[in-house]
Amino acid sequence: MRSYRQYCGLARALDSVGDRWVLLIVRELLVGPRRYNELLDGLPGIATNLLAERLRELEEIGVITRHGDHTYVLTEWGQGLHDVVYALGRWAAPLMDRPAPHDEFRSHWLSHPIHLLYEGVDRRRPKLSVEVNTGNAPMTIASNAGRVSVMPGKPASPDLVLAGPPDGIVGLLSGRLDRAGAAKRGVSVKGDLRKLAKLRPHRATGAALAT
Amino acid sequence: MRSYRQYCGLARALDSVGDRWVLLIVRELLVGPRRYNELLDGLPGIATNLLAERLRELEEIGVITRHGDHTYVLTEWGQGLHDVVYALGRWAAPLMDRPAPHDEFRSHWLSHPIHLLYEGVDRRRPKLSVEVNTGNAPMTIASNAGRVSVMPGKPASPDLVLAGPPDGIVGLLSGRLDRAGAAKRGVSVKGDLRKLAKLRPHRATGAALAT
DNA sequence: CTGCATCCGGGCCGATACTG
DNA sequence: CAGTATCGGCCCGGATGCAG
Repeated sequence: MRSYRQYCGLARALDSVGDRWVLLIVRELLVGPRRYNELLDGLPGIATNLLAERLRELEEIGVITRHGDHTYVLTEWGQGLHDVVYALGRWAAPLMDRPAPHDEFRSHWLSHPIHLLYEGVDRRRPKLSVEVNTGNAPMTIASNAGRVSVMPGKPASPDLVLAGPPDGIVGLLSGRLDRAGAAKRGVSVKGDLRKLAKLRPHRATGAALAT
Repeated sequence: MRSYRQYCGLARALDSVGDRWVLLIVRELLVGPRRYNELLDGLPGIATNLLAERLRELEEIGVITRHGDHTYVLTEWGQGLHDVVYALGRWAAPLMDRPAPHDEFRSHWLSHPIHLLYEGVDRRRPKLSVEVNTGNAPMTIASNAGRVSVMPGKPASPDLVLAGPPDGIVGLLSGRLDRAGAAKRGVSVKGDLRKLAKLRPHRATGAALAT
């Protein structure tokens, strides 16, 4: 990208990561190291040459490194983009009510809104294991020792099984939808939802998503 | 900008404000309402047609509104981009050591790194009035009742007068440069620097900029 | 003078075909 | 699997025109 040529932090940042697709690549790598084809799958719509070019640029400026096994990883500085990506995601929450007609979705993207909803440690959170079936693959939400984590795959013995489109799932997780509202969006629930509500922070910190 | 067509908060955000120049326009409006030509001046390098087009798009999606007196203002939602702009600026701090040869600079941009350095209220901060001469116009940094503010223009009776290139000025303000280091970068100082150091938070919160 | 609109050249982006 | 090569089209940048 052509430089803005301004001595300003924002301009410098955008010179580095303002190119199309760049922050979405970072989004993928925030979850963990990824191989080229995994990135392609997590970035529906990107052209293969663009992905290759962006990865080269990001390596040159020190945002990512390439491991021997053909995986790409964020450097420590690159991980600093976490706050940027989450600030943008939080800001766009009001736009997320419904998926647009041709929107793509990948299950592992769930990890980001979930981390927004359940960030931090809260000892009052019950232990819980939730199977989520939305998008292209099953995911597990696990609450342990006051901390909530998200992983690919099904849990061994889920307390709760959710299935349906991502807006309904997230609406249910955020508390913006109740069981009936989520059902209207095509979400099916097996199990007790009451424990789910207790995962959220008590002092309504997740308000940004709920708006 | 062509939509990413992904049901993801980050993608939605970039669909809205990922276009070239958009976040820089927001940077300008974060300081306050601005007229068209003021924006042109604060955005060196932008083409006039692009500014007009971006302003129209930003109004359509509800990030800005147009006041009767031909000024553009951020909506409440638009002001939410503060966190995005500052997250990007903070992340890019390591790139800000020196201006590049042809970098432009505007004095009022100082307000952003200064708000990063001196955010919040700290009653132990001394009352202080600083005149800063860098860029295209003089600026005033004022510390009152534990809060630091930045305004255009010269103070009536400054305790301290700084002049020189912006990297030296910011280096001095952040504490990353001492008087000698700043002098090497062409900064002249009139007055006592010790009070300046007391403006910074005691628990080294400005570490991001200092790195 | 301010606040844009129009026009045009160049570069970046998107889609697909192809290769080690 | 992990990219490279190519080409059409669109967006951006810069200059200029023009209405209130």
